[in-house]
Amino acid sequence: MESSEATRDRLLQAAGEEFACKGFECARIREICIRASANVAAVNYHFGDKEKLYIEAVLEAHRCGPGADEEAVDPMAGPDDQLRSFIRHFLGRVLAMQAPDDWRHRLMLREMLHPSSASDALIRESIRPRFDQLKAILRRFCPEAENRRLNALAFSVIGQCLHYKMARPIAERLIGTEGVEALDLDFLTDHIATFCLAALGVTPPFDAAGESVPEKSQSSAGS
Amino acid sequence: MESSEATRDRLLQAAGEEFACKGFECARIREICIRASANVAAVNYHFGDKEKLYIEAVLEAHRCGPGADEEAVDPMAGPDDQLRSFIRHFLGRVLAMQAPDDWRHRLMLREMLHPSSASDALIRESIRPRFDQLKAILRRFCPEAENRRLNALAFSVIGQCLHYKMARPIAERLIGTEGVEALDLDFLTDHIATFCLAALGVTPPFDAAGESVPEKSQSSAGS
DNA sequence: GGTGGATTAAAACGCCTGTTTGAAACAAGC
DNA sequence: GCTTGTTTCAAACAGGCGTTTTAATCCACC
Repeated sequence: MESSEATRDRLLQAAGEEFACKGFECARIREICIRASANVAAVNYHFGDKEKLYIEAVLEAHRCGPGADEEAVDPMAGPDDQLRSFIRHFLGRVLAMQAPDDWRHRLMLREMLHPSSASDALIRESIRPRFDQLKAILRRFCPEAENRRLNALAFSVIGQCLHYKMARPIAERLIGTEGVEALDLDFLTDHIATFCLAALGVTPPFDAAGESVPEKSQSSAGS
Repeated sequence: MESSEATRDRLLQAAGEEFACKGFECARIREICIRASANVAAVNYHFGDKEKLYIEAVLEAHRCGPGADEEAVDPMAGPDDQLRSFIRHFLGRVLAMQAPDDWRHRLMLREMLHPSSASDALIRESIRPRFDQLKAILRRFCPEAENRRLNALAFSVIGQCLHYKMARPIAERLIGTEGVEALDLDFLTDHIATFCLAALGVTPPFDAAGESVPEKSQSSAGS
């Protein structure tokens, strides 16, 4: 009875990795079973068919996904610190998706781009809470803004972060591998946070040197 | 001899549409041939195999793609007008990708996300010129900025625009179909342009109402 | 040791895929 | 009218796919 659960778990793990990097259509059941050291009939026995296995893999992915970093944003902090913190955690997850062991987030991202029947729970329990959290943070900057504006602001934040995951292959060809690697978590967090906070009038905008210097020391600058 | 070119063209068109909306792996040769009213053997006769057909379709897509809107950005205009113009045209193309007849841009986007052997010419002749154009515009705002900052700024602009294409399915589930439709070309162009220009210190930032009002009329505004 | 349900294993089943075949249809030159 | 080269067509091919079948194996319980 233990061993049955064991192969079921191994199948779930292998399926998650395979689905995450190849998608539902291109993932092969035989490959999943080889990874899991299981027989092809095992997926039918434990899950029924390929689609039910996929759904279980997505649910498993989002089961371990959320939670910890929900409280990463200090509710007592100021709105600018909250936004910075949100961007850092979101971007950290996005950049970490490159890691081969992080199939859960890659699978979730895949579900976001091509929602299937498995994405209802995903949206309800994982994506929407974060989206509402971001909107709540932005609401503190624009308490009187219409909802449409708040949606657009949220998408501006998310879009900038996700772009570094989506466009990585093309970015490497555009600015080179070393150019992409120069855009690490610390730099990008600061860049995007400053970009957004400047757009919201909290932080001074980028100057001619591409820096955002605090107001106080901007009285008389030579050169 | 004319009819041969005719079925070749029909195959190219049908293949473009099919590859654009299903990808290389999931597109079916038989479906392409049905669309093109051609026999399955025709693709082998005219192109050799599926991959060569795909490459030809990508090249065909980018052949008609670029050109006209390169000059859409007035070189004599101010940098803020140039950026606004760039965003409007880029966003216009992104949003127009939903249209079923615009398989060329969808196919190019697919190549951007998963570069194949067909994407060299695409990057060289279509993507890099636009990327350099955007960086040149941004350079006018930050003439002394390091290259890394300029890359990040460019990605901030592009990322915001592309997000509305990538995340449309999930956006519809988050804010509803009417919520997405409220984010039309005019609103988004103005939103993203204002967002970026405010971050660059050109335009006043979003205020509490989520608006970016010109400085002059911001002296005494009640409620 | 035998029994019965749960789990695994090998092989086969249709089905669909991209590709190829060999013949038919067509147009042009002489 | 025949040949020549090009283009189309229906049919078949080999291979991979998800799934199913059937038998073997395991393991707790009596």
